[in-house]
Amino acid sequence: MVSSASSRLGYLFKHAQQRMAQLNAAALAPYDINGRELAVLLVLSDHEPPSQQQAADRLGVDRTTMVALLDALETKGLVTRRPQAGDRRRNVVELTPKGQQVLHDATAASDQAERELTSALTKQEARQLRTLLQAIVEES
Amino acid sequence: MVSSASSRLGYLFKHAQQRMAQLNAAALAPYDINGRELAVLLVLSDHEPPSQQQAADRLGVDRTTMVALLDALETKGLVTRRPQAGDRRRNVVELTPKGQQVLHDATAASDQAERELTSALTKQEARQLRTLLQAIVEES
DNA sequence: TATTGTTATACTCTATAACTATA
DNA sequence: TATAGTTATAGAGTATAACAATA
Repeated sequence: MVSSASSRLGYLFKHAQQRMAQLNAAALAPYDINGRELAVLLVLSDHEPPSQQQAADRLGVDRTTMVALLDALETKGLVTRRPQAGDRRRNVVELTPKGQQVLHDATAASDQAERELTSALTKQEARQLRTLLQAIVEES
Repeated sequence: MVSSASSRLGYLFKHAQQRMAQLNAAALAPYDINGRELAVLLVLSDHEPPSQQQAADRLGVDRTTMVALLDALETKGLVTRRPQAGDRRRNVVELTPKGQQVLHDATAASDQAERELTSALTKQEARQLRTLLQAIVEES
């Protein structure tokens, strides 16, 4: 049915992601973070301040991967770690005021990068692309 | 505007690709190839047999990456390399009969994996997803 | 001089296993 | 015993630099 490499979903997802990463890198450079780090900041701001493990689960990465991500963000002064009151095995991770500011500004910059990526689409098409992707991803 | 990590395009592309890779791995296991190798076979069958560099360009990878990919496919007896008649710096890469058979069968298996990935979508939605992704990727 | 394929090397992202401190 | 965070390590996947053969 589908007979060219460039129309396979695997190829399309991969190259779309690479292009998004490039645009994000350019847009986020002024804030000294990358797209993955912005995703971490977003996870930390989503609901209650999560433990490292909860943050890792929400992002779909291993807890050992989260350690290095948070090390970098902590060094930059964007997040803090402190033992949870009731269970001192856990670290509660929170955004610093600077982290909240960077999150706000960087999200706006990344929104612009997303608009660049979808500049060949109408607004409605861009919305539907996001909706269709969410339907695929949330199922797993 | 968009305020959760799981609704960012970067996150969605990445996780969609990971899920596609998982489904492809399961579907292609009987043919002893992975999704990347299937993409190479597809590129080789697209038009005229290309040189390694042309194949790499079409797939969007470096020529040094293509060397290892073709080494594996050649070991499995799916492709052959021979110097091009007019320019012996180049290797013409072609599918063997076995490579053509594997391409045919593996493509059918991967088509099924793609249908699994998009099982939450209508056929029309799945078609549009592919169309929208192509619009984004082909632009780069 | 420039290009193609190759090799050596290094870098990024990621996960597994083992350690520690806490529970 | 089990869990959260950490560290060491290893495996993909990838690109850059340097080399040989050819143009």
